[in-house]
Amino acid sequence: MHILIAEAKPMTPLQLFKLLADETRLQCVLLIAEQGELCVCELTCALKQIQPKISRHLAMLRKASLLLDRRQGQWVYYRINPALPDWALSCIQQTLAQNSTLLSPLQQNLCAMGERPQRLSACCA
Amino acid sequence: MHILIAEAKPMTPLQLFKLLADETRLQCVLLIAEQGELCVCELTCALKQIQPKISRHLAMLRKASLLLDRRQGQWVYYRINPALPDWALSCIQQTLAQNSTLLSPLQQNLCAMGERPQRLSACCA
DNA sequence: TTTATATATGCGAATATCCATATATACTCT
DNA sequence: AGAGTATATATGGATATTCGCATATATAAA
Repeated sequence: MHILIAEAKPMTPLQLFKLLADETRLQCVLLIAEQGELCVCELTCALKQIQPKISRHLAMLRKASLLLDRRQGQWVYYRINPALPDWALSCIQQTLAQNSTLLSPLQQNLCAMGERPQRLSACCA
Repeated sequence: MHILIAEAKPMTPLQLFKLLADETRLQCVLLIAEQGELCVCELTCALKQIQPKISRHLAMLRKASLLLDRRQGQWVYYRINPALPDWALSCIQQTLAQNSTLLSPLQQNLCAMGERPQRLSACCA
């Protein structure tokens, strides 16, 4: 889905920081950066937030080309766009590397990798 | 001024990104990071913004311990707090290093270093 | 002490952002 | 086709942020 027609203009620092300046979006970005790829319902479960809220924030991150998405069956998986400028990837990676404690409570609500059940809602409390 | 009584809690990623998510504050931070130290009226001049606006944003950055201030005569100089966590300094430095073109129009409105006149308003258009 | 320059802040208005709900779309399986 | 699950978006209201203006304070020079 979401076919890339032409290369978008590179992200500006102001754009990046505005995207990361919301707790829900920041948690999504850091958790995705750490896990490599996550679908909407996994994030919904991990962050304990309602699905439209997660989806709306992911849409913002996708439209800004910070995230890429990939549909697999009924699930849509999001990942960090590896084509982001170096400084932007660096900001995300450095923040992630030195703030791991912020993610641990979220990781506990994730299914173990490679153990995703058919119905992901079974993961969530 | 602004005596530090006790060590403040380290900045969270969300706090940093919220601070950098405003164009005026971002320009102030990047320009200060590049120049080392700047006073309010230099920033007012460089950014072509009214003084209360600059002062208010600098106060936010100072209260969050992102900037330190130092009064010298009638001027108050702001600098990056070197005690910021590594990931935060890294975000600022990486962004600065790879987005120098954003600063060039602002630098042109700065007095050359070491050439500050008595009346700084003489710098400004 | 008066005047000028530099900086900080109180306040209301304008603007931007975020949220919950409802609803639409897409896919899977039977 | 119909039911169940997953994802996306539209809408209107609540909240937060930012702004300009006026003004207060501080330092310096006359």
